[in-house]
Amino acid sequence: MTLDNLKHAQRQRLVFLDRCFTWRGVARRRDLTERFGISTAQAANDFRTYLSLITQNAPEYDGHLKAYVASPNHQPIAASSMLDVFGVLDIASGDELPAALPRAKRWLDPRVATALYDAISNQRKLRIAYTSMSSGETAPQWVAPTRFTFDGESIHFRAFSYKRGEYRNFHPARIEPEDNFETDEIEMPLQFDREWNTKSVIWLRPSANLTTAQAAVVRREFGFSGDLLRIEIRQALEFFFDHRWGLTEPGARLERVKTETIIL
Amino acid sequence: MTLDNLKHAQRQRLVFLDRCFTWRGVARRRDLTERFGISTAQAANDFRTYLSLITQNAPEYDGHLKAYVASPNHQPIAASSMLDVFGVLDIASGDELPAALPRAKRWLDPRVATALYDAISNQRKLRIAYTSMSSGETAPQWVAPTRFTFDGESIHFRAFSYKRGEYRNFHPARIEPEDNFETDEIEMPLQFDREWNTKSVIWLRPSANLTTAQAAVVRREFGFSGDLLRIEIRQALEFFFDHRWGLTEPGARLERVKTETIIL
DNA sequence: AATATACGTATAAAAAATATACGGAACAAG
DNA sequence: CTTGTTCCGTATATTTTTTATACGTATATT
Repeated sequence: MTLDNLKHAQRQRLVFLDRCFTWRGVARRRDLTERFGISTAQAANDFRTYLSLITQNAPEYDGHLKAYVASPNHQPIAASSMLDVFGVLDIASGDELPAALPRAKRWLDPRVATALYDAISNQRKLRIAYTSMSSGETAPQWVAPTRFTFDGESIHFRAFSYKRGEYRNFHPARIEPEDNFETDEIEMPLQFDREWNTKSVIWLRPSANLTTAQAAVVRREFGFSGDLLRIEIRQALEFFFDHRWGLTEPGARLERVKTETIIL
Repeated sequence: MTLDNLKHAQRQRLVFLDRCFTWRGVARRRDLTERFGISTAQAANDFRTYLSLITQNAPEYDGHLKAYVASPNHQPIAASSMLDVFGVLDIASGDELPAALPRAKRWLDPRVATALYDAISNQRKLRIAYTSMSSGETAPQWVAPTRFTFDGESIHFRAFSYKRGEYRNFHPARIEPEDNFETDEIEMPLQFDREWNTKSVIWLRPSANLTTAQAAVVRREFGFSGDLLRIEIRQALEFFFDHRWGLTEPGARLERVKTETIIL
């Protein structure tokens, strides 16, 4: 049996258990009952199921600690983002000021999102009142949106611009939400989006101005042991990459070595 | 009845429904059956439960679209991060290159996390082999860790440093994970962490070099309508703030106006 | 010794979910 | 027009999951 064979609810509980073992080193029935509001009998059942998934280095119950303790050679069975990890490690009570920095809250107007989702789903073109950041002017234009994209903080969308005759990335926040969002059929097939269908392979290394010891720390922090870190993205998103990975900042830890492109 | 009264599994399904209505403008039974692997009868039951939570502007079934359509004045009943929103809007099939930029993958060694979690939970001091970024040297030192923190990308920890005689922020990635992590009792009560227990109230505005129209777009993008955007964080995390919010970058959209501090 | 807090197991009952069936609505194809 | 397909809701019997309760063991504390 694997995680995939489990029902969604139990799978989540077992993933949480796995994360407790991986990042805390211990887990108790109480962790499940408090987190998911389940009974202790069900929590016991979940531990039994979790242990049945583990073939090597299984956690063992320690009567002194009154907890299941992970093996020193524990291998996680589920991936974790840093947000997941922090969610397991943070010990806050709910009402105090958080130990996490708030993200810059980005606003996406549901009216804009809905109009774009509808146009994408039904493959129609859309008339938007769009504010250009360079000129500061808001003007109507027709676009054929093809896909939402996400740079890690903001949602953008990829669209064919009838004004420019090419594919562009657009910011939904620059669309006037009070507009009436006229739509129409796309009469002729859109041209091929070459940038979207091209993979950029980016090679990064610790910045050249770092010492050997500092570079080793950067490698450890970004989890790579060789000389280079390899990242694959769609070429259409490359514009956002340097900013999102902090490569243009003063004191950047990583720098780009080279970029290759591959047609998908 | 509210969301809080529901079991965890159903609550998640109803939150997902709410997000479909908010961001897509439509929802179908299929959205639930495909996302959560439940039966259509259960999905029908979830729609019924969701509609029972909505007192005004309820979605209505549109036989033409064969979908439930959100009211133009729909009000969400659950909050969404941009990641949640993108998860609802993205239409990718699983095997293709994602439409989202990958995050810089940060590595946290589970051995380090476990040692820190144990020290924090049991209020003990810990000996760590720590690499200083400025000197590049790795040296052992004793710290009393008090809390994990998260800047939005990396996990850090707050600790009293016996070497410096004050509280500092530390990076777990700079700890040598092969160390044996000696621990000991904290003999005397630690001094009060003033920075941790102080709130910084930061006021931001669109950068002064933007035009009025550009500033309006920035306001819309960050979701504030007045002159200033107010952010509250722990003073201990203020060091990370400018970087995380991109205030030091060339072309930054926001700038800091003033900062106030409040003892908690 | 008694108590508190952790564990597992067992059982009856309740809740949630599934499998199956039926009828209705809307649309497309023949 | 009829038929088929895809969506909906509802109903019912059944299955699965979960809870409530009870009991016993282990460990630490009072």
